[in-house]
Amino acid sequence: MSGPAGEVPAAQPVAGLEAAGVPTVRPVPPATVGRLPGYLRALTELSVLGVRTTSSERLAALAGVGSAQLRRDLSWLGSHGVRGVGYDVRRLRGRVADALGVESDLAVVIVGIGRLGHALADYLRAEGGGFRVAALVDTDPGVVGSAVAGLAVEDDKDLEDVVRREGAVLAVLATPVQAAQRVCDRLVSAGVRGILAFTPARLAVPDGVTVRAADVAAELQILAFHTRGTPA
Amino acid sequence: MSGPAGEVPAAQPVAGLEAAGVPTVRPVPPATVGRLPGYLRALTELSVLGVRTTSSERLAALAGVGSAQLRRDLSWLGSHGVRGVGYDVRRLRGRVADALGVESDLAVVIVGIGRLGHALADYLRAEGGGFRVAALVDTDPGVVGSAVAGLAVEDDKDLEDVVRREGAVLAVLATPVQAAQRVCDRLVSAGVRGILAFTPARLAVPDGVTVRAADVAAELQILAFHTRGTPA
DNA sequence: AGTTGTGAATCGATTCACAGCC
DNA sequence: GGCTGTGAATCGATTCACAACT
Repeated sequence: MSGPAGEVPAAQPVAGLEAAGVPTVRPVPPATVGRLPGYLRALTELSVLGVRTTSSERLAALAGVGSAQLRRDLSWLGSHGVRGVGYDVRRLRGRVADALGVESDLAVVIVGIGRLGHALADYLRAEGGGFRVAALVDTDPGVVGSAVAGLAVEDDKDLEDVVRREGAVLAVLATPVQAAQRVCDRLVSAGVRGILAFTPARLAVPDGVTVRAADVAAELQILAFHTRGTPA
Repeated sequence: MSGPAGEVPAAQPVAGLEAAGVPTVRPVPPATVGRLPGYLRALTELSVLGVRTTSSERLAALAGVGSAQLRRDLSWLGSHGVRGVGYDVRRLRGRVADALGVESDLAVVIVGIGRLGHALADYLRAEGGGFRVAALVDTDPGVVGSAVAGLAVEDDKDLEDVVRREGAVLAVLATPVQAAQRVCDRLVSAGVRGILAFTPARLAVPDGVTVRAADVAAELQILAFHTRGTPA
């Protein structure tokens, strides 16, 4: 048994003006969105390898899903494979990146530059994945001003300015739990629309803002569930 | 819009000897398992607050789900609420922890003590969550032997011995990508049954072993999807 | 009166299997 | 001959709404 993690909270219902003859894009189902990053990675690998064309069978194997599911998922993007041939790797990669909204590197602000924030900054600078680490923010006067991952850490009191300056819509929250909700509120008020929180607490956000919790303890608990039953 | 992350790969089908009069436990659905950690946290909060009894309504609000869903989820655990009254917080907390398999603190080994591994070690030591950080392992001679989170970092070459010594069935993998699959294989051969991987690559594991990927780039990509459409 | 546990209904996601196209 | 895109079938998960119980 195995399997990657990832789930998406809610669908984005699209105004139903289909009747008016406007060809509305059908909303991509949450479960599909959760798999798109896997497809993107697989396609990037193939692309690097110099592969020009791939079948749904091969791509699905790389991404760890069934080929029928892959084809169904791609059909939501209005994809253009060629029957009898397969998909053009480069074109499809572009299509998936576009659907996710990571064509042009999006600005991400990381708040809380402890060991975890530092590690995440390094990782995102190196791996990329379609993002630009635009700024790092912390409260600690001993950290503010120091260089981390090639950026000068900025002062928490300027958080809103930093977010606006960089036009960041995404943020990574790596502060202690106590500060999380306050920082979250300020991020949202400054225009952030998506927050990846490494905090165990549930964060309250207004509609239109998405929070994803990266909760290590919860992940381990789920793993613990699966290791039950076969005690060795 | 908001929502925590978390999904569970596959169900554990139970041998169907119901006909023989044996009261088999019905398998808990994956979606339910994914929500149990949230319930556990909410129940722990209530318990700390000194609350003895709670309704499904209140508990569901704390966990961020609907009350009907909460009741349905708990019904898989054969839970014993009292009609007209609610659930006994302490008892229910025990029941959920038990279902997850985290009643007695499980041993966890962390491999790769870079900044990320160090941060995770600190976090798991502090937050607990039903686990005992049993050992830290790294290859770097400059790190091996140093004290991190109150433990001496051990040498990677002793990985298998360490896992067996501690009887660890869970591991956290925080090594560079290149080493991930090799370390994974060794963990599995030493008896580890669940791996939380902070590596973007898909890991191949035999049946009976569960991998959950904590992929920061993928999470951000999913967030990016939700921020599309409303360019603010 | 208040709340649970659960059938029945609904909704969404996955899989099958094949017509349609290259 | 091979492979995609998708209707139809299946499977699972969520929600409704109420009977059963304290």
